[in-house]
Amino acid sequence: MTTTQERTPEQDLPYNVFAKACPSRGTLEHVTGRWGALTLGALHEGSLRFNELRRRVDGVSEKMLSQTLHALERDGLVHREAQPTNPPRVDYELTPLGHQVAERLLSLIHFVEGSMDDVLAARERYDTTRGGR
Amino acid sequence: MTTTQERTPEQDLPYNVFAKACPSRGTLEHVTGRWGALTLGALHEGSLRFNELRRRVDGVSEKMLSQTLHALERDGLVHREAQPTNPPRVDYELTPLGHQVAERLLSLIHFVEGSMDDVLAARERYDTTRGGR
DNA sequence: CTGCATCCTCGGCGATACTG
DNA sequence: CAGTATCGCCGAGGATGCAG
Repeated sequence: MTTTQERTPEQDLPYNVFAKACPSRGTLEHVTGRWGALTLGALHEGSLRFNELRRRVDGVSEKMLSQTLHALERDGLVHREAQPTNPPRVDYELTPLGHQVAERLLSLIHFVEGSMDDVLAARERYDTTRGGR
Repeated sequence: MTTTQERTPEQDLPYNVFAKACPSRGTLEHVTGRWGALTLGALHEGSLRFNELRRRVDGVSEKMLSQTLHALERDGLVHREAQPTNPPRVDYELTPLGHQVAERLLSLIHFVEGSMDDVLAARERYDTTRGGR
């Protein structure tokens, strides 16, 4: 198959997210996914416990957070530290790799936040031009 | 409203993705979404036509690409240029804002691609440790 | 408090067909 | 080629309940 030999100017790497079957696409989705991005972002400040995290990531359900954390832990981006105390206490923190990912993610997040005025203006223009349809 | 006054250490901005109702969260999802990220990434190299784009973003359906492009255009990240020729020709290209977003996105994408060996190793370890369950 | 498992719904998304 | 409209599936994801 020449599928990985398409027309990707900047690629010498064995992994390519633009290829459907590449495993990197799955990881990218864990990272950029709805809850993945926010979870990594929240954890970048320091380790947090499950429910602390749940508060920080406003709107996430228990199930989704749990699921997200598992995926990130499996990918080696998050470290889970369970302490056998009572009541149980579990801390989640980024691995070094996770921190590097989170940095890039936060750069994007902050940029988007800082651009919202432009985005909102663009939307208005778009909606108005098209007659609100 | 005091909703934006929670406990966000690094925030002085009016927008905060960690807040459920903040419009920035929607935009972030357009940008980091499954097809949004790849579309912006592909467009960063230069303008592309609809079906060219479809080829570059391997696996995207016509409908999803169309939908994705509309969302990004509405947010002011992509510019659509239709030429009334026959056969019809439509070019998509990033706006300046779109380029800035794409840069950050690509930084993340490339990092993830470059880390896949580590990620895959971590997965193996995770799966093995847990007895493949 | 930290986690699973189960149920159920809603909408993302692909396939197909049609228009300009 | 560049889209839009419609249908239908399947899986993401929320609500609830139970265990350690």
